[in-house]
Amino acid sequence: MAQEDLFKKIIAHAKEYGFIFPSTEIYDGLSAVYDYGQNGAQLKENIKKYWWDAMVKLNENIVPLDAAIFMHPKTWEASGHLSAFNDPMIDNKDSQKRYRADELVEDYIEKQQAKIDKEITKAKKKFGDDFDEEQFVTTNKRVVAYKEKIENTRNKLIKALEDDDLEALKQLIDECEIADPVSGSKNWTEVRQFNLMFDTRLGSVSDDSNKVYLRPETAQGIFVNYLNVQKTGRMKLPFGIAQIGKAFRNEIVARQFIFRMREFEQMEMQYFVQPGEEQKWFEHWKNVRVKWHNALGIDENMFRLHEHDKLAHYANAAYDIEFKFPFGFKELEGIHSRTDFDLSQHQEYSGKKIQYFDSERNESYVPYVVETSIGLDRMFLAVLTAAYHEEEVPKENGKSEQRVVLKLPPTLAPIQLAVLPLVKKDGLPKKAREIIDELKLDFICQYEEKDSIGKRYRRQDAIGTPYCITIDHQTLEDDTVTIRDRDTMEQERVSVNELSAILDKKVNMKHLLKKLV
RNA sequence: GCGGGAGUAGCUCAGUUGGUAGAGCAUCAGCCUUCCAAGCUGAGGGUCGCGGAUUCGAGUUCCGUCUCCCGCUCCA
Repeated sequence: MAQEDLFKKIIAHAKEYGFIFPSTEIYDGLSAVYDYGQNGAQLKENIKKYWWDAMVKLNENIVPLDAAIFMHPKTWEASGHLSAFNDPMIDNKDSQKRYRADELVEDYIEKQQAKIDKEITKAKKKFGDDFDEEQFVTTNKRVVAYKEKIENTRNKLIKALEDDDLEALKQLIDECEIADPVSGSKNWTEVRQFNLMFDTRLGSVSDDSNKVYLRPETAQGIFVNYLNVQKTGRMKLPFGIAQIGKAFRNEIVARQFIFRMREFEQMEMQYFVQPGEEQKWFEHWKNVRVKWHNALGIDENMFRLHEHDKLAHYANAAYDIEFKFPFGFKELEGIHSRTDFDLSQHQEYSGKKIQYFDSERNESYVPYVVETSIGLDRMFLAVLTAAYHEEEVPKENGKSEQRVVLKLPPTLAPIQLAVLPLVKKDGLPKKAREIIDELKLDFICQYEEKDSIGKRYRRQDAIGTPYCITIDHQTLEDDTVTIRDRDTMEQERVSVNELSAILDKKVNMKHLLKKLV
């Protein structure tokens, strides 16, 4: 199947079976915003639980946090999000460097000023004591031309910035023939505003002074709480803080279904370590995270590690775990060595000492941070992509037909167990109800009696239910039922008494977590 | 943001030179059969993405707009 078709089919399947709906569909939808439906919400919840338990349950030194989405605006000054994204930016197509457009113009103005100074110095030498600077700068043709140019440029710059006129800025750069300071190239892109943070106002008064942002990443919530958690939890390095939550980025182009959304959910763990040990822990977490993915049983060829050559301002090493989505290998999770950048920045901007007293070393320092950050929605898409199968099922008459089956990891499936009376008479529904009432305490169950048994199996296949329990006439005689396996479609007859124990082995998250320790 | 394609029932799609909207599957009720989607009877469900224009009359023609998909661009 062509990858493009596969992607379309997955999207259609996700909608048809209640995994993902376009947001506000009755009003025509909202670009790049999606809702998780009855099955999607549960699948997402199960992925979260797997991550949460793997972090918080399995690691005594990793503790949870749930920080608010609104944060003091200073946070974003400190993190670098405000300065980097509120300014008009321009890229040089040849050098691939990005600059602040207004700074390029400022640099140009400074250069013109330098030329004037040079003329003055020259004239001073020439005329000695007779030199009248005031007269010189108003009469010398070259200097007057420079001055005019500076004034002209400065006025245009101020006006462009005031009007938020990005085109005028670009025009100004062209007019002044500004070249890339590195490559000398004048091959520029358009000037663009990289304002990726959503803002809103706190309180009912509309006034710029109470402007707040929706967090563009959850990580800062962890950093600003580092001291609180470390002190109240009496945490010793190394330790980690784990958090799952929504983040918001006003992407210029949000596309590819739930891969890039403007509202998305992150699962992040920031691991605080002694300076100098970050490389060791970076390697450690890289391995641990790969293991987490592999434990799900998804084909290992669907994953690959990608090392960043270009590093973000805060990092000194970075790996992506990429997944083979229908549209190619793309980032699923990032493992970054963030150094002490974030905590140091918050220390500086808040004026509060954010340090750790190391009694072994007998010194105070700002801890280093190793981050693992995974997109929950991306993981959801990855799980769905890996699970989607179209299979030919042979029929008795020698022909075959197609079935669509989601081979989800049993632990993550939105419905873990379907309980189906073979027919809806002869007391089978009653017996089935008795059984499901017991099982639903431990498993996510669904009861179905409508339509033929084969049809019900297919429906359960389509939403990825790993096991179907069928109650037939024999059940009434000897208290046994059949368990049908989603992937092999084979059935096994077992006693009702053993059901809970058998299923527990198959779907309890405990057994998945065991693979990680 | 630019270019291309699409939008009619929950899904897949018909709908003729413009004349009051259809099928199959799905859903619901009832009957029948019962271990891998296919029996019978009946019912519900659509302001044809939205808005405007032309027309006696628009799913159909024209303009605008929104949304989705693909490619380019972007992605600290």
